[in-house]
This record gives sequence, C-alpha cells and structure tokens, in this order.
Amino acid sequence: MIRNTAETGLNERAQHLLKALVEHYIRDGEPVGSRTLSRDSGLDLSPASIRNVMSDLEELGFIAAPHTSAGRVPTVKGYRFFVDTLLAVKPLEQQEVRLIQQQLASNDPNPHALLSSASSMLSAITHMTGVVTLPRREHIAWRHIEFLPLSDNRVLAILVVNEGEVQNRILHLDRSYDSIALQQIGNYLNTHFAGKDIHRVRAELLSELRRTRESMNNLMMAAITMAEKVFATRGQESGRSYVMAGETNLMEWAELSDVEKLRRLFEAFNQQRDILHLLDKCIVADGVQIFIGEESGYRVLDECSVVTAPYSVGDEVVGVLGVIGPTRMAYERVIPIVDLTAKLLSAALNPRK
Amino acid sequence: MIRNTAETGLNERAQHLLKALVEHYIRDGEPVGSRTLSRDSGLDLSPASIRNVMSDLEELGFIAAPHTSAGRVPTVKGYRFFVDTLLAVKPLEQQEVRLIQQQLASNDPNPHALLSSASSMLSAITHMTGVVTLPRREHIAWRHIEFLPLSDNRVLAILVVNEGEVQNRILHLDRSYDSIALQQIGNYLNTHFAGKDIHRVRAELLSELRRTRESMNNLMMAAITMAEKVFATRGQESGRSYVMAGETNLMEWAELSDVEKLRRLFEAFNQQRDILHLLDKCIVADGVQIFIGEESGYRVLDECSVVTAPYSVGDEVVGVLGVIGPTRMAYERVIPIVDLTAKLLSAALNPRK
DNA sequence: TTTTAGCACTCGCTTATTGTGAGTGCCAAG
DNA sequence: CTTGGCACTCACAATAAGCGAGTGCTAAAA
Repeated sequence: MIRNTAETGLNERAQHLLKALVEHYIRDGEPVGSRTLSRDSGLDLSPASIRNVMSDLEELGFIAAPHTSAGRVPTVKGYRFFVDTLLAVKPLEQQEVRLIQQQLASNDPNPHALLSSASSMLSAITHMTGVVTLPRREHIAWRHIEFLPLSDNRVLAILVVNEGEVQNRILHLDRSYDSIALQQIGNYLNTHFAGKDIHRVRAELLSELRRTRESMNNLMMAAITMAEKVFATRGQESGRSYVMAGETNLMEWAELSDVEKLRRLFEAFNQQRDILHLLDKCIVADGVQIFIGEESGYRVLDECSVVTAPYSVGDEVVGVLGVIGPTRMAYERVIPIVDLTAKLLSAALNPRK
Repeated sequence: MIRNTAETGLNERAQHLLKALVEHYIRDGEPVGSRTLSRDSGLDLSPASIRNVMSDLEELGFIAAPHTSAGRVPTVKGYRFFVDTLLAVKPLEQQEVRLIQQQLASNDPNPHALLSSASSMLSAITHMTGVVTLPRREHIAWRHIEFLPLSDNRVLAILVVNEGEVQNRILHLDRSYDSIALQQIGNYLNTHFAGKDIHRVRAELLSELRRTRESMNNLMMAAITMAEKVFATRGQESGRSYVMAGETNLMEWAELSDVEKLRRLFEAFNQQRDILHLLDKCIVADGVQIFIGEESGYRVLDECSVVTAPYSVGDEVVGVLGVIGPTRMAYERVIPIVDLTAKLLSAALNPRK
C-alpha cells in the first residue's frame, strides 16, 4: 500500500511520477509505461518499483490502462490533479507576448474586429480552436438615433450605442412619414435620451407610453412609439453568441481524427447552444478556468478540454474567451496564453483615459 | 467495334447503358458491374453483351474500373456526357417548391439575412453545402451619410446606400470636429450626393479635391476630404465574399470521409479565395452551370461537383448561388433546386413594384 | 521494509496466408 | 450479333503467427 501524505492523498514520489507521466503523455500522445518513466522521470528507480507506484495510482483513479498491456494514460481525475497542484505554468517567451500584443493592437479599434482577431490569434498560436463570446454589456449608453424612410411604410432605424457600435433595424409602421418628420422624431429622442443607459431608456419609454397616451402631442407620440419599436425588433446581431476561429485545426489532432466524432463536434459548434452555456458559466470565475473532458457536462466535449478566461470593459466582466482542444493539450502553455489574451483584450477594449 | 451514331460518338444502346450505369452509381456509390446492369438497365441483354459495350465505353473514356475486377464508375467525361445529354431533370414536387418559397419568403427582408437563409436552405434540402456570394452591385445609390464624433480625433461615419443597407467606418482624422460641424458636413454631402451612384460620387470627389484645392471654403474642404476617407477605408463587410452553410453535411458522404481530404476542403472554404474565383466565373453564364470534379480547376475540389446559378437584382446579375457536394450527387434533383432558388431569390431581392 | 531482478503472461499490432466472390476478357458455339 | 462458358484477376475479410511493449507477482538483495 502507498503511504499517503495527509492532505493530498498522494506521497511525493507518486506525485512526481504522475507529473512525469502526464507531461510525457501530453507530449507524445501515447500510453506511457514503467520503463519510459524509469528512464525519463528523473527519479532513480527501476521499472519494477515504478510499476508498484503506478498500480497504486491506477487504484486511486488518477491513471488508467487502455488495455492490459499498454502503458497508462491520465484519467480526468489525473489531469485535474495535474493542473491543480502539479502544473508549473511556463511564463511566456518575450517573443510570444509581443506577438499577442501586436495581433491585438495592430487592428482597427472596431470592437467586433478586435474580438475576431483575438479568436484567430488564439487559434493560430495554440493550433486549436479559439473562441470569444460577444460582450454582453449591462450598461449600454444611448448615443444617437437616426431614421430614414424606405418604401412601403418601412423605416430604417440606425441606433448608435457606446463608442461607435452601430445597430440597424427595419421598422414596419402603419403609416408613412416623410424625412422631415423623421428628422424631428430623431432629434426629439436624441435630446431626451443621449447618454442614458439603454435599459433605463426602455423603461422610461414604456412607462411614458402608458402614462400619457392621450396628453401627448403627435410628434412625441410617434417618437416614443417608434423608439419602442426599435427595442422590440431584435437586431440580427442580438442573441448572445460567439466568434470562433480555427475549427479545422482540431482535425490535425490524432485523437480527434474520427470523422463521426468531428462531425458531432462541428455540429455542436454550429448549434452554439451548448458551447455558449458552458462559456457563460465561466463568466463568474475571475481568472483562468479549465474544463477537462467530461467535466464540461457536454458529451461532445468528452475528449476535449476548454480553457477560458473572462475579459472586461471598465470594471465590468462582459465576456469570456478561450481555447477548445484535445484533453491532452499543453496546459502550461495554453493557460498563460489565454490569461494574457484576456488581459490584453480587456485593455484594448477599455476606453483610453 | 462499336457502331457510332454520327454526332454523339455513341450509339443508342451505349448511351442507354451509360445512363443506367451513372444513375446506379449515383444511387449506391459502388462500382457497377455487367450483371447488375443486365438486371436493372431495362435492356434485355446478357452480362456478356453488356461487358462488350462497357469495354467500348471504357476505351472512349466515359467510364473506368477502379481496379481489374471491380465494376465501372463514371469518369468526369462520363458525368459530363450524362448531365449534358442523358439527364432527365426531374421537375420538383409541389411540396418542395412550396418549402423553398417559404424559406425565402418568411424571413425578414434584410438582404443579408435573405442570402443566409437561401444558403442554409440549399444545404438543408440537398444535404450538401450551400453557398451564396454576396451581391456585387455595379450601381450603388448614395442614400444618406451621418458623422458622429468619437474620442481622439476619431469620427464614426455611417453610410446608408440603396434600400437600407448600412455601412459604418471609423475615420482617424488629424483634428477634431464637434457635432455641429459634423452635422453641417453631413448635410452638405447629403444634399449634393443623395441618389447618385456611388462610383460617380467617388470620381466627383476626387476630381473636386484636385481641382479646387485652394478655392474651397473650409466646410466644403472638410466635407470632401472626409467623404473621400470613407471610401478609402475598407468597411469590414467589403471584399467580395460569400455565405456558406452546411459544411458539416459533407462529412456524411462516404467518399469524403477521409480526415485529411476534409481538412483541405474546409481550409479552402475558409480561405475563400479559390471558391470565390470559381463562383465568379459563373456570374457570366445565364443559367445553371455545373463543374464536375477536376473541371473546376482547383485540386481540393477534385472529388466534388459544384452546381451554380446566378441571381439578379433588377436586370443586373449581382451574385451566384449554388451547392457544393460529391461528384456523385443527384444532379436531376440538385439542378432544378438550384435553378429555382436563384429565381426565387432574385424575385425576393427585387424591389416590389 | 523497500527495492529490484526475473519470469510468465497478456494483448494490441503488424505481417503473411489463404479463401471468397464479384467482376472481367476472351473464345467458340448458337 | 449475342451468349454461355471458362480461366483469370484482385480487393477484401478472416485467420494465423510473431513481435514487442508492458504488466503483475514472487523471491532475493539492499
């Protein structure tokens, strides 16, 4: 029997060997045996001794043998212990830091483009799939609205919020308005609401609409109805979603090179739903978070790990970004990359002071 | 030796057998032999006779044997002859027509959403990959422009063209303007250019800029410089591109179930370049166009066929839509589907009179 | 008590061997 | 011109043999 160290349940030697085993497996992707460990673990032990330890580790559920006479492979529990207490996160090379900085800085400051390039960058640098959720901002400031007449009682509404984010909707109205009327309506709304939070605006609109239904003049009435219609119409970019890049990278990993598996995975990426739920969970944590294999709770991701970190605008966490790849990814590299990217993205998104 | 019918190079029997063979292969995906054809071709011939004909067809390059003792499969030349002269295009079921109509009608009239849903619909109905190029319109009418000040000498420009298509750019200027100045600049441009073709506008801007550099007043100068900047900055949706849907469907086809092949194909989809060149070629043809296997000229598509049809707005052909799938697709179904979709999309995009 | 050498045993892979069957080409008779 | 017959080819599946990496157990060495 193994002699436990009280807290961890594993004595030092066992931990050292587990670490060596996981690292080896991550590097080569093949079950690792006692001989290999005896050679490469740094400990001066014979294969036989190592076999004893491995036997214990297996019994405790940290490693498993794919079949009777292969080496051992880390289990989810093994990976978990590895990343939680054994992993020595490798600080990034200066060169890599600069690379990430460039990618996030060079591009135009349009927020959506920034997210895309963060996603591409993550995918390119890790050779896995990068993902960035679109920011959900609690606070959205009304900036400016503009109405343009189209044919058939339709009106194009252009709403600018925050720093230059443009949304546009087509409204179907029951009568037509000429440009001048629309201009007046726009002016009225802009003078009243500019700078206010958009949720507050909506609340005000609704109460206003109920309260003073008769006592209003025509212009105000039209303005408020129309603004309310803008909020009622879902913009096409609404529905919290994410940007993904490098899905095809996953095809290069041997453990995922089964078409059926890939199909299901890509299907899940397209569905967005499950992935989004998972990412939404990470928004509460305040640092890098890691889901290993089945920990995610979604069957399609059983052989994948997800490394995420939230990013923020101002003091408010607004989204999550990360990397999806095979369980056997190089955590010690991926973790700092995701961490740094989240920090730099936050910095890039924050209004310069 | 075979007795040729003068024009085609193939006598009737040979054509009939080729047709039966191709149809059979498209249905089952397996090389078809003389016995099978003898049973199912409708002709009352023994396998031996059929072997003679097949031997001739092989010599002429219409079919080939994957190896000495398998059946025959159509070559590209065989498919070509099949679709050109043998194929009986099956008219669509009423039900299918209605399905396509619904998909294209029900959605909101936002043009981009329409293209997306056309693409998804093609993919869903054919179980292959649907693709729709974004329309390139020769004639783009300036509708309205609006400038909003941002921080740091940056200005958000919102340009509306045609019927409610909104583009927005962020301009970096060398000095800052307040809202009132920007408003004036916008007004100036709108009164001068509203309704004009955007290429004409640009030409005018440039010549104006050169000609009257000194004689202009400040406002005009600023206005023209700024408008020119709008055109010089590429909007993020610019760069002719396409919408694709159902890429993952291709994973379900046996002949493409090789990860390496798929990876290259998906890579090509992501690159966009090659696919776009191919689709651009189709914009000149005025009906359904078909590329079989290597005919496309792009190696990645060697085992795929592409069926396309152009669609138009007004009298002008503005884009191409189609389907990408394995060479062995059900052409007699896909062709009318692509054809109809292009027609209905054109109808949906045309301004209602 | 811990470590290690030795040994028998397992079991997944690779390679070779052998059928099997679908399909072909050719020939000679109908 | 068509067809039955026949020898032949060749991918594919099934079976067997050998290899090798790895294991568990035991008994001796440290």
